[in-house]
Amino acid sequence: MTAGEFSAVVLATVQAIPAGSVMAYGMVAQMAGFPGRARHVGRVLAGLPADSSIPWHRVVRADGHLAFAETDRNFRRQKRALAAEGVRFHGRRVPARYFTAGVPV
DNA sequence: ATTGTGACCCTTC
DNA sequence: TGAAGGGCCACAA
Repeated sequence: MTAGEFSAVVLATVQAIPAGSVMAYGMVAQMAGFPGRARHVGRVLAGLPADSSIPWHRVVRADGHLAFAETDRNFRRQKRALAAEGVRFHGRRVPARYFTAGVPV
């Protein structure tokens, strides 16, 4: 398993997340076939170009919090993208009902 | 080889 | 809810 193959599977999984719902980093990892590697998913997304078409904003932490500090540019970006899809925040996190198990690849 | 650092997560308290 | 402690593992210094 090379790094390239890993990110390919991860990105494919993220791309499969339906609009209006979210998935946790760990869920993506498990779905991609790498249980316990949540951090690696984050690393892959961190490497995405700013203009990427990958819906990275649909990936949040397991507790519903966004992975960025509120002062971070990306925080606003992600929150706005989610709001545009109808995902309402409850305080600083997205409610559990928005999480999806996704579909196997 | 060792150490510090993350777009993380789970169990306990 | 939130903090603490332990796991996880690629990467850079």
